[in-house]
Amino acid sequence: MRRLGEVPTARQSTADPDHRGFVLNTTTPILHVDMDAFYASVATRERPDLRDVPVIVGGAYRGVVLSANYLARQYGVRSAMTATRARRLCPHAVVIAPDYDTFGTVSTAVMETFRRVTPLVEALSLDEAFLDVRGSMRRLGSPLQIAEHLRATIHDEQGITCSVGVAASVSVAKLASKRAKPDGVVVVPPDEVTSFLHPLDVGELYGVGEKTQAMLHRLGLVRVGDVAHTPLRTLQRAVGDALGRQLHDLSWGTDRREIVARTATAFGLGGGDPDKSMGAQETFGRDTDDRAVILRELLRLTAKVTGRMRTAGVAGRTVAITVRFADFTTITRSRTLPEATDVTQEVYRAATALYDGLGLQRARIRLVGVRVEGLLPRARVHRQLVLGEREHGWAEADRAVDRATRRFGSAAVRPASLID
DNA sequence: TCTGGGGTCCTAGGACCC
DNA sequence: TCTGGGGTCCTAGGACCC
Repeated sequence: MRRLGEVPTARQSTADPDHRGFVLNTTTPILHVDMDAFYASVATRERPDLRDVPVIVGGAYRGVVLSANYLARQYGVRSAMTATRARRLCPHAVVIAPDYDTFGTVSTAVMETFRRVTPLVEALSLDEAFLDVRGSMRRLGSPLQIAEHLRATIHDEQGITCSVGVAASVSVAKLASKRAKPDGVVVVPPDEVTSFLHPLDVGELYGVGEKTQAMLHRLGLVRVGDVAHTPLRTLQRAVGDALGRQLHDLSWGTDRREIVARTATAFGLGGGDPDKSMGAQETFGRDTDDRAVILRELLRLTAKVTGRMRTAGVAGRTVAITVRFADFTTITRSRTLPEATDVTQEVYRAATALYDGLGLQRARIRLVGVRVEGLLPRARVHRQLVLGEREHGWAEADRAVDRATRRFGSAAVRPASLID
C-alpha cells in the first residue's frame, strides 16, 4: 500500500470513502499531478543499489542541484542549492549527471497516461500537469479515484511515484499536491478552501518568491489569511498592480483559470503556444576578460539559438545579450532590428555590436548569453528584398549547415572560429 | 569552486504619435 | 502658449517559476 502522510484536514486516501459522493466530487474536478523528485527518481529507478542512498542530480562544476531524492533532502539538500553546499550537507550522497533524453522520454509517457484520462492536460513542465477531469468522471469515477488510478498506473509503468492535488481551481490544486508530497493525494473541497489556504505562509502563493515574501512579512502579512484581509489597493501599492491583484485572488482561491490543453515546449517536446523568445547562455569554467574567448562563445551560443529557431520555423527582431560579471552583477543589452531574422550571422553581428557597446576593458566575465525575442512564424516574416543583399548568402549557408547537422550531428559543421 | 539554464511577465521611463 | 492625456514601441532591470 502506498504511504499516506499524516497531514490533517483535507488529506484523503482510498481507505477514506466518506468524501467520495458524486455531488462533492463534481465540484473538485481539477487535478495537479506532480512527480516526486522527478529527475532523481528517473535517474535511480533502475538502480536498486541507490534505493537507500542519498542521491543528487546535477551539481557539476559551478553547478546547482537539479533534484535530490528524499533521503538527500533529510540532510537539508534542496533543488537550486549550490553543489558546494549540497556536498557539505551530505558528503556521502551519490551525484548523478542529468540525462535529459531519458527525462523527456519518461515525461512523454507520463503525459500520455494523463491524456488517456482526459484530453484537457496542461503540462507545466516535464514533471507536472493540470488535468480537468470533469468529462471523465462518468467513465472513471470520482476525481479522487482518478487520482489514485493515475498514481498506480505511473508507478507500475514508469517505476516512479507522484503526488496529486484535487480542487475546484488550479491554484488550490497546485498547493494541495505540494501538501500531498511525497506519494500522496490531498483533496480540498470548496467549503474547506479558506481553512486550507489561510494558515499557509504567503511564500506558498504562486508568484511570491524570496523578495516578495520578505516584503510582505515586513508589512506584517505573514499568512495567506493576512493577505486575504488586506484591501486590494494597499496590496497593490506594496507589490504592484498585477501581483497585488493576483495575490488577492489567490488568497481567496477564487481564480477561475481554465485549463488549456498543451504540452511543455521545454526540451523540444513541442506543441502548445509558440515560444516568445529563445536563448542560450553559459557560465564559463573560469571567469575571463579575453574578448576573443567571449566573442567565440557568443558565436557558439548564437548558432545554437538560431539553429533551434530554424528548426521551429520562427524568426525574431530583437537580439539581447546577457553579461554576468565575476561579482554576479548581471546586465542585459538589447537591440531591435528593422526585420526579423533567423540568420546566424545577422544575430551574431547584433550580439557583437551590443557587446562592444559595453566598452569593457578588463572586466572579469562569468557568463554570457544570447536571446532572440519577439518571435514570429517565419511565414509571417516578409524580408525587404534589397538588390545584391549579402544576407541571402548567409541564409543559404545556414540551410547547408542545418542539412549537414541533421545528417551528421551538431559536431559536424560549425563556424571556423569554433574549431579547436 | 558560493550562486545553472530555460523561460515568462511586470514595471518604469523616454520617445513618439495623435 | 506655460502645458493634457492616451497609446505604442523600445530598453533595462528585476522577480519569479521549473
